[in-house]
Amino acid sequence: MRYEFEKIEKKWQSYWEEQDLYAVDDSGDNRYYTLEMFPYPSGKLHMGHVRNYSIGDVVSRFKRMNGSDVLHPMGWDAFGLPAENAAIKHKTHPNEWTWNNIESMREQLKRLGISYDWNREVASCHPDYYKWNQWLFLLLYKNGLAYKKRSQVNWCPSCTTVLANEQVISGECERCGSAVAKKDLEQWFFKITDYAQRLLDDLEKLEGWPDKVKLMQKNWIGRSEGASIDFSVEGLEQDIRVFTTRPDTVFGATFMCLAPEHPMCRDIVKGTGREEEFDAFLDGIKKMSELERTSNELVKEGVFLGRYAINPANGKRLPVYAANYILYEYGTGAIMGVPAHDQRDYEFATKYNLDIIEVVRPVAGEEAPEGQAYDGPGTMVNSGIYDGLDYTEAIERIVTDLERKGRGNREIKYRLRDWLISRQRYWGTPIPIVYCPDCGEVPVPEEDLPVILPIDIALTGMGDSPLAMSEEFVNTICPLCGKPARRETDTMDTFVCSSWYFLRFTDPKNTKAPFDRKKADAWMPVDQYIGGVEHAILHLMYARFFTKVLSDLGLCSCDEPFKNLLTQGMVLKDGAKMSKSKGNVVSPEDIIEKYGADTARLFILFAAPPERDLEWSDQGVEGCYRFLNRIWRLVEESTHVVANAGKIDSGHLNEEDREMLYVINRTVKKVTEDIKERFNFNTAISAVMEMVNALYQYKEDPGATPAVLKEGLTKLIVLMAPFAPHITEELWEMIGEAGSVHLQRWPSYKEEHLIRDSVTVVVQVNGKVRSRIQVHPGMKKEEMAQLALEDERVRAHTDGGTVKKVIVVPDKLINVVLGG
RNA sequence: GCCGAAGUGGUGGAAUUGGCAGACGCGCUGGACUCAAAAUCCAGUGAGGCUCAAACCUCGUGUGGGUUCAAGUCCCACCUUCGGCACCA
Repeated sequence: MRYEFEKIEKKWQSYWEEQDLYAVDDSGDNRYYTLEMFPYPSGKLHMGHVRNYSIGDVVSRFKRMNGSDVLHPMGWDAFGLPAENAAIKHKTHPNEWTWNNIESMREQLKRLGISYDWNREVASCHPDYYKWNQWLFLLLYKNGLAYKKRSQVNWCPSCTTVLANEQVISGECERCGSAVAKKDLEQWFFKITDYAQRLLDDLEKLEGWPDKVKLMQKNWIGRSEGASIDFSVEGLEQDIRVFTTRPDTVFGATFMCLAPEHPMCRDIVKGTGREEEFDAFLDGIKKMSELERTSNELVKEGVFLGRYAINPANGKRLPVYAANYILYEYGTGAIMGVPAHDQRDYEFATKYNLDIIEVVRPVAGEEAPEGQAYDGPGTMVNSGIYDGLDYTEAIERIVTDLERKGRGNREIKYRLRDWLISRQRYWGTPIPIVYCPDCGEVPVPEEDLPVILPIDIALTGMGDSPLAMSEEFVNTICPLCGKPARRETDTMDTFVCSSWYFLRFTDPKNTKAPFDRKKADAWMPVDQYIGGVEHAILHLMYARFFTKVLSDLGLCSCDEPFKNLLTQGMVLKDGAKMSKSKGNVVSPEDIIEKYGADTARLFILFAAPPERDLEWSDQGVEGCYRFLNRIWRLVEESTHVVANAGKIDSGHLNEEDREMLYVINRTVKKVTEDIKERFNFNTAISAVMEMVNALYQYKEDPGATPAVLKEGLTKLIVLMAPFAPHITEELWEMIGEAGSVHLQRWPSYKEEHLIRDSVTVVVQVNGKVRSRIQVHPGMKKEEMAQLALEDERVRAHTDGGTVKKVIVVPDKLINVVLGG
């Protein structure tokens, strides 16, 4: 009988669905929550999805077989820009396009045989879901964590529309090619910066996260300790406040710089006759991207604003500039220029002929190279009463003195910025705010939620936010006074949807609340979260922030959402990420069609460890298909032998039996450890391949015992079940076992079968392998050394030299070191 | 530019704690079966040297240095490729 994967996969998928095999309720006491990042429904599953879900499925099935009640849900991150683009391009509607995609992707997932509890499916574009997005927005709003402020967006003057960063291609609009400008808009923000310190501190709790992800998050938060210092400006009421991590260098300040966008620039330049020059400079700045602005290659440029500030430390007059290398978003958007001790300031000062005054003297030999600023430790000079102090001491004293004078204070700044959540887009969650001419900004009352996203909207990609054009949507009445009012027409960033979906999965059908606290507490935190490393910062940071807010407000107990995190690598073809434009896409559908889901899953797990990028290989897929066929034949050819096999009689085992049992037990151990401790599915599968090779040999051996063969085959099928769930069900039935293989207990191994009579020890002379000897395990070091020195091959290399020492690693290696 | 990774045969990768580099798979070569092919099975396969052959020897984990009895693994410098950079998700 041939391995007919089409029939087998269909058969067992129906069986699982009839039995509702992967449904889980909340009553178990051994709960385990596996979660893969829910996909954007782009239309078709790609290999990255297959990889993500295959990894999650192995973990889920493995945990289930080890006795856990596994929650393994799936849903759709269904709002976003591609739906609008598709709607414009194909004259369809985002709603229709998205739901069609969900429909077909769900079918594809089912054909992959992933063990989801489909009863818990959610889609973020459904009012049942986004209602709670709005509810949570209001919760944050009421708690002072959502606010509006002006912020810049990319603006295409020809399409008169806001552009996403992605739609800006080297400074031009992707649709019409016009130069993209910056435009100020009132935008909604979430106050993630309130949580900066906790997001930083709690990284330490996340023992199950990769260090690299924690490090990236830490750098993203970017905590720096320092001081704010106020500089007064001649002829102006208002002070310039700067932030510096090096207040010890305040005596070395020779100029000041503000970000050109800083509102004070205009006040300072006013009446100095330099307004035009400044305006021209600001225009130029607005055309630059942030990447260009922060580049070290950036030529430091600025304009003098015509006034002088006073250094509060020594009373010196400092010229005030607007400069391109100062970012309005970071710190206070203004700096004191200390060219001797900051490279960027040094370059600026050199260009504009400003003084360079050394105030921190390094120890001899540590000086900066010619033409560079010195930013290391040292002793204070040219700093009045602070001369001679170590710079750390100077930081303390200078800040204390500034505080006393009311000219500054200690401060901690973060690079992390508040989360801009409003989008001038259609396909997203409407922000539930109403603007009333009398009452102002009014939140939509809870009982009026959801604010439904209207479906009858035409998209053009031009002009204002599409919602602003719908009179029916915009015009409403004020919830407070009942007079005519207008709705907020911005929608929410889709990251809002993905910042709490893992909580919704614990209680997906709740109509009274986003989720029930008891249910959330039962399942959270997610035990194993799996997704692409490209989400290492934004999504994971936002999800952590949301969970902390919800925890603080008493909606759930956990304040970190993901206990363990696995970041998977990308799927490449010919060394590049699969993409339509490169024409190197391999469709999962085609592979399933040709070889079956089990082969597709097996290959993607076998080809590379999950954290690494994976190179797609059609021939590698063939290899995995061959391997499944090999297992199929092995079991099929053995059914008659196994049918009458009794129990293993441990008193009557021959050498072949003992060797076979050793391989079986070694494999069980290896596969268990590779899945549980390292997620190294590739080596787990290799180990099973070796076992299959051994079983083939054993089967042909005249000394083979049916009971041992049966032991090998049942272990083989059960070990393969998480990787290839369909074929293993069929084989399980074929060898006469009852019930689903996925309900079997994960096998254990017996130590007694792992004990060997002798082990091979490598003997090196001066670090080069010269011989091998057989020893009993656990032999004493001295005895091993003696054996090695007596070895003929070793003596051929030691003759004529004197043995300096012998290094012995028990049961493994001996290194004879010759002197001379 | 900044932050974070990765680099091992013809190829995907293995080597888990500093201890035999190349497990397992693919490809390739030779053979068996076959009228023939496919499928399957068996054997070989890092490079070079020596040899009828075996044995044996040398080199070898991006590059250059270093630490160590011993380095793919640790340290320093560099090169290349990839991911993220806040409105793609």
